[in-house]
Amino acid sequence: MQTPRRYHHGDLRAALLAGAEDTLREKGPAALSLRELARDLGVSHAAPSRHFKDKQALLDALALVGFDRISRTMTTALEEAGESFADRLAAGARSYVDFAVANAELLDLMYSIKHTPEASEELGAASQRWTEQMMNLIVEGQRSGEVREGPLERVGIGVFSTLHGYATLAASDSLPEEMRGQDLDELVAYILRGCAPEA
Amino acid sequence: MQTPRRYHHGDLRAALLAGAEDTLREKGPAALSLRELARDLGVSHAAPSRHFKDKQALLDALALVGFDRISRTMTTALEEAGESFADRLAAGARSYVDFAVANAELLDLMYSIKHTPEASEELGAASQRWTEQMMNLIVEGQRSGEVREGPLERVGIGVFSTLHGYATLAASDSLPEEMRGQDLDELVAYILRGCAPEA
DNA sequence: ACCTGAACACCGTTCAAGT
DNA sequence: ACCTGAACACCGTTCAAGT
Repeated sequence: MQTPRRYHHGDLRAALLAGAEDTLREKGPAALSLRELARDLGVSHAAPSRHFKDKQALLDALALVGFDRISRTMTTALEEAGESFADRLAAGARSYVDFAVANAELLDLMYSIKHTPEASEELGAASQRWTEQMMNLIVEGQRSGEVREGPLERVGIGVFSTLHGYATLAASDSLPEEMRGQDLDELVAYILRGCAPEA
Repeated sequence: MQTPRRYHHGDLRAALLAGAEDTLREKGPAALSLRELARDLGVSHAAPSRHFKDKQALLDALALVGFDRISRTMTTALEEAGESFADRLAAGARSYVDFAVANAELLDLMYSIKHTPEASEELGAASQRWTEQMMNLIVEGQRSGEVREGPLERVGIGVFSTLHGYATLAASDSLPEEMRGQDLDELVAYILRGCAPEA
């Protein structure tokens, strides 16, 4: 199913990440085996340890890939969006939900509890960058007067929670039947009401 | 650390569930081993298979425990809450977030993608019961005129997403620093605005 | 630097057999 | 019914040794 052997000219690390993501997507996290990965890539089972000290280290690196990917996706989505907060929010919501559905297992990994205890500096930083990107949207809205004033805890957390919750539920197929595969307009409208200036 | 042996007089099933939840909480899902569980309980490593055909079956049963627990918690929280929608929403939010933080690994399990493919009839039913319990809150609010009219997709999904998102983020320690350990008043206020009747 | 081969201490699952 | 013991085909991790 893959080029017989020797196909990685020194890019075993990248090949491992790509292979791990594939099996994660296709067979779930429980099926991910370092030895099988090595076999498929035509290297010895001990080779991966040169690039990832641990199975967990591979998973952490994969989560990092996820954060980078959603950040990038979001950035280009926002570049193509209009100027109003409503437009930008809608674009952001769309891209997050799309990412979540297309990368359900990765999203699960990104927010599984494991890597909280300072698993990797890089991972924490990437997660924070992504969160701040969402918060920026709110700050923009506040500057243009479309979002109520106040510290970010006041409304930013609400918006982020709503988007993350919806994305998560959609990804894990946990939305009630009546609400599946619906477009996001109603959700965005609900969020906008939550954000609306005071009077 | 536990009664040496023979302590399960026919309640191996319950003992396995309890043990599994403990190690899940204390050492994470990756550390859960059927053989170790059996060892700790003083039975042979093949004994668990009489009660759970599979490791996955044990995990499914554990997720079911989680849905039952949050449902029950929520029910008593709502019984003790006031009559207004604002009060009931606040009570519901509080109990969900508390559950999430106290049972982070269980929550992860409940909403991991695995059991979507009709893993177990019971599990699907429990998950649905819990979702409907949340939706009932909204319907109540609509009846009392505190929540805008319309089908549940309109606002119920928003409320559920917000609560689930916040609970999830809190459980996985992914809330931005400024927003951690804060009380829920601001979040509830944001949700209430999203729910408010039209004029 | 990057990888191999062998070794170690584990796994989950199955299945005959015991009580 | 409920459990045991042995067996099978896997794991992750480590470490000397090779190129």
